[in-house]
Amino acid sequence: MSRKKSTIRDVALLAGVSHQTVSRVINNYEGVNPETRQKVEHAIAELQYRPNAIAQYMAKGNTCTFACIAPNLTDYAFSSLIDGAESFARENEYFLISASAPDANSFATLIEQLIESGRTEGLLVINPYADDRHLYIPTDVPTVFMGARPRSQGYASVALNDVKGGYLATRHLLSLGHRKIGLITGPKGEDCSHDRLIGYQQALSEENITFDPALVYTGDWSESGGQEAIKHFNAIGVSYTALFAENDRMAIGAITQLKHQNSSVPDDISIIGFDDMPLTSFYDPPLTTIHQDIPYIGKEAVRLLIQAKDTPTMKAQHLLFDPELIIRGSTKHV
Amino acid sequence: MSRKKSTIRDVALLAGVSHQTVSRVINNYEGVNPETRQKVEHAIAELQYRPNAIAQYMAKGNTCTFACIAPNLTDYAFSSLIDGAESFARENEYFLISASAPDANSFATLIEQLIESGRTEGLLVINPYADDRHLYIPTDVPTVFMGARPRSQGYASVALNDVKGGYLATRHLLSLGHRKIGLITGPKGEDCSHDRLIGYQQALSEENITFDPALVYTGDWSESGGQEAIKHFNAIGVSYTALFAENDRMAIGAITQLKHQNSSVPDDISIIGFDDMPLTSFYDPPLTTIHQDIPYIGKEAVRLLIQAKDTPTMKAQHLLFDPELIIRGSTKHV
DNA sequence: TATAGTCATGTTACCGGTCACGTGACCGGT
DNA sequence: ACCGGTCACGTGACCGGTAACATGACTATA
Repeated sequence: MSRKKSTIRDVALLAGVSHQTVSRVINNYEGVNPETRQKVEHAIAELQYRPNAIAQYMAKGNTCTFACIAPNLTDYAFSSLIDGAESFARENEYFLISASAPDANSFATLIEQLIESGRTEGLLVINPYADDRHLYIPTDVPTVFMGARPRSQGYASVALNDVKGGYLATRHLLSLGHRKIGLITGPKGEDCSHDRLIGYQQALSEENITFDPALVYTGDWSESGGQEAIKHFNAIGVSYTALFAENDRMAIGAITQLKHQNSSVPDDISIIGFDDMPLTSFYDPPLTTIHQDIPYIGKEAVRLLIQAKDTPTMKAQHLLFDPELIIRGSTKHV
Repeated sequence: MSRKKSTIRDVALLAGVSHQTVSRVINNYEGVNPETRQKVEHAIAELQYRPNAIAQYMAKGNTCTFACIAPNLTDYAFSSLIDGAESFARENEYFLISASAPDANSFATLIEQLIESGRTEGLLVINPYADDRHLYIPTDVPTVFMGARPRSQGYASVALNDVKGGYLATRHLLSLGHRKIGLITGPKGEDCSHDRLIGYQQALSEENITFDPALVYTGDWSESGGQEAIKHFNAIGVSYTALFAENDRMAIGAITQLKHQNSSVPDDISIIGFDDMPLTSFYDPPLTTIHQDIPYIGKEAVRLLIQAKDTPTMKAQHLLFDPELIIRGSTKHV
């Protein structure tokens, strides 16, 4: 049953040439007599020979494998990033091992197993600053950060232009005549969380509206975070006509909570989210949000990674991608 | 900068022993003099030596890598499956390369690159019967099918008990007094699509309700499929008080369409979905649905795969997992 | 005291490829 | 007839580990 895998030397024997000639044939080197090539190809077909990738890596010193480490694999944004990265990596003859590391400890273990062991050639790190995991990355490994603002460190990075996203969202609400705009942010310390806030502030100041910290609630990206935000605003008694939630899940949570207390979205309160998650366009009301082409960002990350690997001397690049406003039904003129 | 990776022989030289002794130390073999072990460990620390995984594979003939092929990586069910599989694989010293193959052709290419090249030890295939991709799987490779009903072929499989899921969903609607229950299925030919229909029929026949084909619409898992279903039912003029959509996305689509035509869910029509996707619990109304522990299914798949690899003589196992009814707000007594 | 058995370690081949170099046949130029 | 160059191919080492076997010292037994 299990046809024992034949090797390059089996083929050589059958074709009556040396193993080196077989190697030349499978690598399409020049300088092989067409007749000889034929013989070898026949032998390959007969034995159903396939070059062993592991042995090739061994000899060439290139594993043709990258690793992508994310906090988890299920989050929509993460899996989209990975999907884009994986396809593009494969187009370029690389495989992608994706692994999840919820905390810095497991991240360190992964680095050990994936990098120090020579198993992979480079690293894609999603949310490197979520904790201090970035400190565990060896300096001599080609690495690209995903979803992180460029820092002083020499790693290349790709990210959405979150400042612009926050600006776009807030600008949209302002253009609808809203002046008191609440903000529900992600956790403190995360880049995108902070940058979207900056964009929010920029848009406000353009309209000469002073930034009111009481209108800002720090959420945790979850639906219940959005619900808590509304309760918090109620409790401290601030008023607002519109709300910018830094992601869709919190936006949905907020809308849910507002409905509970018989406020109507968008008639009483306008809400805009961020991410353009699946299903949100079918929400009631359909969620106005900021869209990002996540798979494309994943693809570009791999492009940078290949670059970093092939020309290590090159200066680390930082790519920012422009988000897009998607107007649906959850925002309305005041 | 780039400390050139030291090898087992560098360590041997520094410790003043043979490379074989170093090998014994790093593999924790018995019969090494404690003093010698110390010396070697010192040398390892000094040189920051890490065994090269590729070379180990080469020598041992085990790549410690599995591959998981899914139609795509972003679908919530797929990424959850992969997440569960990846964690458990890693607990067992395996890495998981996950790749997407939208069609049978790209699947064949992947098999070539992942399996025939000796890069991976086994295969996890999500939705193997979505097209004829399963035909491209070499017979001598340890393989586990995910989300597929056991067929005659010798591959192990894990899947949700979809018959039971369909039964549970329909039974719930029946218990609320509904008698005319529409069904929105997935594409014909997919196992889970078919099995949920069977469960639906079983529940109906238990109540002596004759199955009415006019109440069945074949969707495509998408939200718009759910919308189309409602339009179709309108067009042919069938009446129903409840609807079972074979996944949440179609359920959401159906609810959206019903709202458009001023029908209320659940007051006029009850709707139940399937999958328990994120956000559906925050829908208006919160979606009643069938829950499955997808990461656990992924985990069990890897367990079977390791088994299949280690004891190839063993008969292929088929695991079915029980779904769970989650009652929320989209279903109501008639 | 010769002999067998254990322990700790070294030697060599091997996994399946690639690379650098060597070699012989054949060619044309002088 | 001699020399140098090219072409097509073979030889042997090597990548960094592991496995099988060999070796030498030391201990227990007859």
